[in-house]
Amino acid sequence: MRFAKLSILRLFQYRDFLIRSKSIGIKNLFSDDLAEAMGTTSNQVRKDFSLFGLSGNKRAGYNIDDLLCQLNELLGKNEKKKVVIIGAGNVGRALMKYDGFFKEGLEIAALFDNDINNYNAGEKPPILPLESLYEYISKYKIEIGIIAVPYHAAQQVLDIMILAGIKGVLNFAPISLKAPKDFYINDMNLKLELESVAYFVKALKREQTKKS
Amino acid sequence: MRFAKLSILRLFQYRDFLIRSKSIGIKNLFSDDLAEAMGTTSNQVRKDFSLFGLSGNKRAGYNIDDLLCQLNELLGKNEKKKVVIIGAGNVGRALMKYDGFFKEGLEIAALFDNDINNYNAGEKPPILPLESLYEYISKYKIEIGIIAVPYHAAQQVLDIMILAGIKGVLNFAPISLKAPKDFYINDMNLKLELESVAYFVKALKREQTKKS
DNA sequence: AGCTTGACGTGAAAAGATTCACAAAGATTA
DNA sequence: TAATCTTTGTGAATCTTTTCACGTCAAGCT
Repeated sequence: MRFAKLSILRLFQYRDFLIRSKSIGIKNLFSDDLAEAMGTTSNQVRKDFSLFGLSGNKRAGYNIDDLLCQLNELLGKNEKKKVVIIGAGNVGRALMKYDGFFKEGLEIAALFDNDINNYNAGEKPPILPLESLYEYISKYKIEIGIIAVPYHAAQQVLDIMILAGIKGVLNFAPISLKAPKDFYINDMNLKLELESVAYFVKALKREQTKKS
Repeated sequence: MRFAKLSILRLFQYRDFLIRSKSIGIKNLFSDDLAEAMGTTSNQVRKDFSLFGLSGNKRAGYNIDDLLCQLNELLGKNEKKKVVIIGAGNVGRALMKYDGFFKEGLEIAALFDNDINNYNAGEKPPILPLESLYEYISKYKIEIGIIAVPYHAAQQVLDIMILAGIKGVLNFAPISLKAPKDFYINDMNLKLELESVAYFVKALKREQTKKS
């Protein structure tokens, strides 16, 4: 299955919501409930499930434990994934401390920076010199990375990562990076995202004045 | 125009690239060059332009100054947009210091937090008590906000923002927020994005072993 | 047990985004 | 100034995602 990318992203979100629901004692949910919580429609929820063979009960909706099992199977769960962050500036440090990552399956193994003042080998996730990046990745067989360096350094850093065995990155540098076909890049362009909010707000306003 | 959302996002990126190119002395570009830099195709570049009536020169490609003019017209530029950030934790503070925002058209006016230890009214962007959020937004007619609070507080904060006159937010809380139709929400779910990298990496690997 | 109800599952239709293919047109050259 | 050459601009085709419509089936009721 080469498409349905957006469905997959939603599956992750369904899972988060199910975990939260379970933690407050809920046992069953309808597609309507999921839709309501996720800001989508029950049709889409069921379609997403259908695409990946996730099933519930025709009359009683979805049993949370059961559905979580199926989702974990599909999305992978039990493997703890180690992640490295390149760049110990604002963004890198914020991500290092970001609670959301810790919880399930993800672990920040180390940060890397080229500024000697940032080094800190003794901390929880250590901050190491950039020169040791290649060795570290190879040694610990890390496959996932986060790029949080200035844009002019990003491609260079990525090249090292690729060489060392990383297979996919979350990229915060506001630039389009070059990588082989079998490498996965997820771009997070913060400025772009904020600018686009401003744009669509303006667009909404235009639309409204047009209506009236 | 209610669609072509993805085209619009790319237009913002084209603009960034054009600005960078201009700053190193380049005067003209072909759609091929833009495509190469953005990791897309020249067809898509031209289609994006075509959808919004941006035009170049049939033989000589695009004049950067000229194209930038057209893009600025379309995307809005000269108005400096003030933005508030709610939440002065890791994410909020990182965004406060994030270089990318400063440059063009965006300005972090203030942060808001409910922890008295974080208050700091005298700094460049001041960190103010959450109670003053409503007043501040109304007073300065802020329209754009960034939500960087824990997920259980997010909806509550958003409700205040909506009431106070904010029209769109960039939301870092990992939850789907409820807002009126004429309000724009751009969700940035960091955990989701990182998890999805892990997923697609695994998927790529599966695909490769299948091939061989 | 049979009937009713209401939610699931899914093929088909619609909407939206990307790719393709090529006519049209400006710059350059002779 | 005419021919050539290269790149733009865009309708049509294709691909992906979302929405719709409805058959199916399990639970609950009588």
